[in-house]
Amino acid sequence: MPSMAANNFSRNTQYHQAKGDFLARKQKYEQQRKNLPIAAVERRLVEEVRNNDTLIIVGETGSGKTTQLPQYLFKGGFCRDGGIIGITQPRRVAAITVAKRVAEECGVPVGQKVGYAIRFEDVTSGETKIKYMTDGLLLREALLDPYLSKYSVIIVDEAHERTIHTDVLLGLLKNVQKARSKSINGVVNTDLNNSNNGHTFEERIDNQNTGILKPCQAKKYNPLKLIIMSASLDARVFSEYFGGARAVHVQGRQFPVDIFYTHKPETDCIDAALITIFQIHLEEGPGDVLVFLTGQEEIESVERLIHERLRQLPECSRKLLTFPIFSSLPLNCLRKLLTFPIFSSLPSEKQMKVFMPSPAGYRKVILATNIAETSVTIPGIRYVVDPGLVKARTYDPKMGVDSLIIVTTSKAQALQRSGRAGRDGPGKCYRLYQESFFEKLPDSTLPEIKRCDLSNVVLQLKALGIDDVINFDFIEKPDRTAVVNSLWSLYLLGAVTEDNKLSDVGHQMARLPVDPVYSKALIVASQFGCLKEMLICVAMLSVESIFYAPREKLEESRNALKSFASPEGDHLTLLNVYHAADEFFQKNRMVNSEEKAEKNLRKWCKDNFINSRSLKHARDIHSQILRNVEQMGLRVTSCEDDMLLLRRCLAASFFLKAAMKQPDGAYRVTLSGLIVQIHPSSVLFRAKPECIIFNELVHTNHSYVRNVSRIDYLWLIELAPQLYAAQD
DNA sequence: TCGATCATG
Repeated sequence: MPSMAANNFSRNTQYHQAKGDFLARKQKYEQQRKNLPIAAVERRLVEEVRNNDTLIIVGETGSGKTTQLPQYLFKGGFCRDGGIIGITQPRRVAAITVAKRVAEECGVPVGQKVGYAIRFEDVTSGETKIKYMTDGLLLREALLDPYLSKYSVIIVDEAHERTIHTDVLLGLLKNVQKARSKSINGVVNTDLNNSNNGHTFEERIDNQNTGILKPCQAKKYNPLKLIIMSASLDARVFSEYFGGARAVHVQGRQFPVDIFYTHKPETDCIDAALITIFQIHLEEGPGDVLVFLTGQEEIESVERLIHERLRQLPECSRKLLTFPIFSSLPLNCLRKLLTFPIFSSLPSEKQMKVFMPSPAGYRKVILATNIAETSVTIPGIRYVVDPGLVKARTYDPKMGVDSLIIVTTSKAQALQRSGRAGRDGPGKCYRLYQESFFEKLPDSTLPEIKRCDLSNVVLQLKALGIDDVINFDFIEKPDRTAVVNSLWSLYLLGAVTEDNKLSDVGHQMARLPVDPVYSKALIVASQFGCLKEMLICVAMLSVESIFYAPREKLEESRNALKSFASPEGDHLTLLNVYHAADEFFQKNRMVNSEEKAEKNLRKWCKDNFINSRSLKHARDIHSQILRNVEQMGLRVTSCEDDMLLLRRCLAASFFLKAAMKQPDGAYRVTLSGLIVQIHPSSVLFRAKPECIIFNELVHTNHSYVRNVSRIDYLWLIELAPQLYAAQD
């Protein structure tokens, strides 16, 4: 604390300076806001929203639509009846950063007039009128408030990305809007119930009536204004889906980007990328380079090759430059190149390095996955190298297999990538394929809803009162088999009844923010008396890989794992890790501050080859679902040391994914007949027990099962008789 | 003997 004597004067000056800063900042914001392309059409936009219940806004990058439109609508009186303006984003960081920016522009602290809400974090209050949130969170809100009654306007931003949440949300909002306008006009909806005697399961799901929300008579709602914002040039899909809704176009502000193609097809993408990187480095003007690669392994090998080739350059440029070393190099060194990898599983302090400005005379080369396409915006990029490939996830609903395969990008993706070169000035994009090849690319990427397991979506929709999921008015219909299979597994889990309605258990499951198999496991565990342990298992199974094994320290990481490993399998191993981490944290917490204890926990993770980001996430999920099950009135009891009981409970929960050992040591999945191997990262990789349950089936070089535990086949007959019968 | 793109509640 400064002494009182010196204080009077300095406090005054600080006060004046702070006030001056505030005014200057406010003026600066006003100037910036006025200069945005969208500012020129403010009045027209507000009029359009007033005159149309649904509006499509196509806004190019840099138009300012995300930050400005909600402010225009607030000013235009759309919150006057007490309603609020909700804006959804596909990603959490976007929701947070945009909310902070808008709050600053309004000169208010976040959480008052302007706020945001994401999982684990609600920074809103009774005063909040402009609320940014993730699309997944709004879907969750709909479960508690099916008419989304507190919103007068909902803006779905980045709709062109077509995340699974956005697609479900669009269908839902269409229903909500219809129901709310009917509640005003007083039209009564006759909701017919069908009988389904003598029909097969498949026929029954076909014969259901379309379930839309019943207009509520007791309470009148204001009509819901719906705004769909997209960056794709083609607004037709959205407009048609919303019954020919009006679409308006808002100009963006981007610098021009020159596109270059190769003359002939490239056979070796890595080599072509390397040649291009050096060509840019040696022949082009200043500016950083962004290279799109498919995965961690490719990034690491390109990084290695760049440094190798740097060493082969003539004397004056022959320096291997990684960040902290550059200061020792002579400043007149002509060829200065720094490489920075970025991908999602990279520890965040290493990710942050890409944002440091390149030191004078140096050129940054950023080697990125598609994380740099939308999630992360790096300033200073003038050159983009795009080999035109991406690692994409696909899902086989028949077999329940996830695969990650390298495929070509879509035209929209290529455009998005090249746009990354034109944010700070005119740029250049080098596509490592021929122009004729570009013409043949698909216009846009396959929406996520066509590429993943739908049991969660189906469960959510049913919980929202939409029973006929097959005929639900999706903007793009998911594959029929994917829906049917999800319904089938929900039926086997007891979430859906024989007549295809949500059961009581199903309603309970829908309240829990985890995958249906996991929410069922929590309910089963409460009956077995091991919910305390299952909460931990589910939290640990819900996050990315907990173990971190860098190639150069394989032996060490293997030894670290040994201290947690259980001979019964990965589930008990994960439980051991969680307990060990929690014990370490609680002991630390007694003598240290929360912050210090968190920091020590991160150190503990590093020493034990555990991914601290994943563990943190698991601990967050754990506390959230613990709260949830307590609210639901489930008894949280522990089975203490009775691991047999816990394993029986695992069998009773995960019976849909079981496999039997074959004479050759491979495994045969009981339901699909698929032949798989236990993943080498599993503690059971060598032990090879007769019968296992597992949580994940992924196909890379082989079909592998991950998160595996040893069980007794007889348990399946006993605990899942609907699927398993005694063999003679 | 494996390497996982990106997200979300």
